[in-house]
Amino acid sequence: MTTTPDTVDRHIERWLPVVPHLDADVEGAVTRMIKLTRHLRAVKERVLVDLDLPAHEYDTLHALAGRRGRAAPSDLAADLAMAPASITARVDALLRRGFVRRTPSTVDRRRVDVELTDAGQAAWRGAMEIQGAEEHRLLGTLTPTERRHLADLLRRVLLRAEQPTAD
Amino acid sequence: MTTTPDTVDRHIERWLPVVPHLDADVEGAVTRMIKLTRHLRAVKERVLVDLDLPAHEYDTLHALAGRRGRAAPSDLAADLAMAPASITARVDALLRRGFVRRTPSTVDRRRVDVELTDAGQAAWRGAMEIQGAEEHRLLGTLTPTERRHLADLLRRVLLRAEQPTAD
DNA sequence: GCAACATACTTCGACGTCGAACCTTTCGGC
DNA sequence: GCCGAAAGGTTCGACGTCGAAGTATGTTGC
Repeated sequence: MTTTPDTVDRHIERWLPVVPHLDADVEGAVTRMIKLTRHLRAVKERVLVDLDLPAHEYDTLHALAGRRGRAAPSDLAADLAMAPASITARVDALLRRGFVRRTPSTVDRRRVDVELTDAGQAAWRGAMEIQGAEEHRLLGTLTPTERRHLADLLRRVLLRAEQPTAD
Repeated sequence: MTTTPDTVDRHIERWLPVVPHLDADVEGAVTRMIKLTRHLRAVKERVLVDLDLPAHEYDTLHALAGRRGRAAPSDLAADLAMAPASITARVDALLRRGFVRRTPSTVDRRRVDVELTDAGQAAWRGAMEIQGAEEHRLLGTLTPTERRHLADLLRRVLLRAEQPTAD
């Protein structure tokens, strides 16, 4: 069974003469993950264009929806893995579009509550429907068992990344 | 064999009530790839700090080295998957550090040749040595057979992404 | 030959992100 | 209660990226 080579196979082939001690499987797995995430992001961006919803706005709505429509900026920063300072502008933009409400918390007056409006909820859900299609198209080449296997292998790798890192 | 759950398992668990029709393996595989690439990038950045070499400068040197130390800006843009306009500033920075030479091509005067200097070569190679360590640490949890298996599964998925996309 | 188009790169303006500094509110020790 | 430290957000300035426009050179059709 000769598997057809992909661009990463060519990539590795091109690099071998320059870096002889190169593990094709390690380099291959990592490079493919990078390319796949980039591809998925690009497709998402292209799809969302039609809905006039920049990817980063969608992501923010998504994070908010994941908190049942109500969260503090710092929660969003954590969920989106970005600096808290960046959240302000994102919420500002969503505010201008009426997708979100910003209300100072009454119990802790340092806090701010960001809340999904009905319009925001609708915009998110509409984009959601379309959004996952490409992921399923790509992973659809694998059988359900293989998908499970892939997810399991990745879990073990990610676990090592998330380990308290006895370093 | 109860596998220990990772943060993505919790992520999916948290999302299931909001989006009931959610494939745990598809979502799990994709989310783990995203998290892993982000992790690797973050680690790389932290490592390169000691060498006083921003990640994007390292990437540029790396791409250049992959072309045997000599390439046109448009080649670099293609290899790095970024806009050609962005290359100018990157080369400018490398120029200031003496890692690179920029010489107008004599055969086609629109063209410009970017060439790795000895200092650039050395800086790249030094960073190279350290750079791949984290990738091997993470993938090292898997057996060689499993690594091969992972790389193969990802190849098949990537092939679908790279397909001329009969769309 | 020359006009029209294509190519290679750069400049420009806008945008998203970040770390550091800042302000306000809350918490802890005493 | 009070004072210093910590926590939640925002503002600010710097930076990297991008698309569009600009400049210069090459190429093609006639």
